[in-house]
Amino acid sequence: MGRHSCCYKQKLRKGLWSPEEDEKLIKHITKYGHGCWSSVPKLAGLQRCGKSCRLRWINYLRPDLKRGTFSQEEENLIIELHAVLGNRWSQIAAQLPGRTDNEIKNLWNSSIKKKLRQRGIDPNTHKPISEVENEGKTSPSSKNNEKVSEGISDLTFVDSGNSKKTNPSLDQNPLIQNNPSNLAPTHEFFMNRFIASHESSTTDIKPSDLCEYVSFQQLNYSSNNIGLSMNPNSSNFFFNSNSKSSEIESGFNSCVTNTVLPSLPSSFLSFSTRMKSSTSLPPDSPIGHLSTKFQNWDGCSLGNNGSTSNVSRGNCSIFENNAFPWGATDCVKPEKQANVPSSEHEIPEDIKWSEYLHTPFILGNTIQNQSAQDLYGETKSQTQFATEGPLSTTPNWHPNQQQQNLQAAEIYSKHFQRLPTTFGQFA
DNA sequence: AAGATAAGCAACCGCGATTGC
DNA sequence: CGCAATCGCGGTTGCTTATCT
Repeated sequence: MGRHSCCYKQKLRKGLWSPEEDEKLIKHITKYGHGCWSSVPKLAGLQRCGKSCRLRWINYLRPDLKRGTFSQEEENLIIELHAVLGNRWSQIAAQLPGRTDNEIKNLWNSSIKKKLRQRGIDPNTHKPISEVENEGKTSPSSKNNEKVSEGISDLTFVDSGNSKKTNPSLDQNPLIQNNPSNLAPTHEFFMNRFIASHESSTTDIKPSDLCEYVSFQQLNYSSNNIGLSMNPNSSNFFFNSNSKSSEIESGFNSCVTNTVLPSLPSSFLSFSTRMKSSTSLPPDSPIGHLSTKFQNWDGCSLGNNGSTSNVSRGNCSIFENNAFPWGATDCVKPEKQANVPSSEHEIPEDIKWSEYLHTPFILGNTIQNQSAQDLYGETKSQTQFATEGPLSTTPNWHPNQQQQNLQAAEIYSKHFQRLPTTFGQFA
């Protein structure tokens, strides 16, 4: 099966790119754009397949690439995003400006994995290795410990390192489908509900319900991590639910009484917070006053005039990249969404709800009340997300907006400076 | 100094999803 | 609606460089 390689078929060049080839490709794309990739090599005069050109451009030649070694902050971010997203490298890369999925994937496989293991954390499950091993011993479906440690265990599926080919989709996660008994009823309840919400567009579960759930957990997660003086016993911080479903409420109540909540990686929590903070809630609402302080979080690009009014789904990379397909606006009451075009309320289908839910639920059995930072044992660096910094400080999804803008400017400047050398006689 | 091994990285491959005819 | 072309993603390979013995 599978298509024959276009390179074989057309006797095209393979392997490393020469500077001349790079030059041709850069020259062509800067002049005409890539358009249809399959036509690029022909038009650019390259003996390569379109796929190869695309890859070369995306991973190496694009002017907005940062390159260079990853900072500790970036590594931390990758770890946290991986805990939420698994091996969705492109989605992780979308949160790291100037980094490619390939680069991140390489870093993960060559460096981060190792570091996590050294710290006693299984990089696949983000659980302590000892627990993973125990599960391997006790779980009848785990064939051997090695398999568990590689995260391929039927029960510990989060990321196998080759999920696309060998693992069921997250929606078919056997932990969810086949082992509901392993989950607390509340977990099961929410998982089933959210899976249903994915499978049926007519469900009464909406993105805002997830926001509520996330927020709720946030309160129980680690109050000293949040830095908002949030009272874990107060329900004021998270969205006033206006719950569409009484089941949801009872579910939450169940969570409260059980106080056995799955932990969420802080990145997930920060998503939630940032979603909330980037909405247009009034300043007097529990969330609204935050929004005035979080308008410039770094996932959002400012307008040319530096105005914060553009901070909306349309300008947030995280939303552009569908990390949260429902966007910020879905997390607020309908009347608060008036200033957002209706089209922006639509939920793209490309991201599945359950994909965002599997991690908390899986982690829930093991990392309760322990923050990702605690677990990973890294110092609380500047990448601590909005949830963790004092309100008065600049939100720091990435270190800060100014720095990022500066960085982007430097990158572009650097690449523009490089162009003459790269292009040689090109003018 | 030389060979072995590890690490880092660029690129390829195959597959699923999407698009256009 | 079916098919083929194309795109984009994630896993893997293989080359180069660095480090170790």
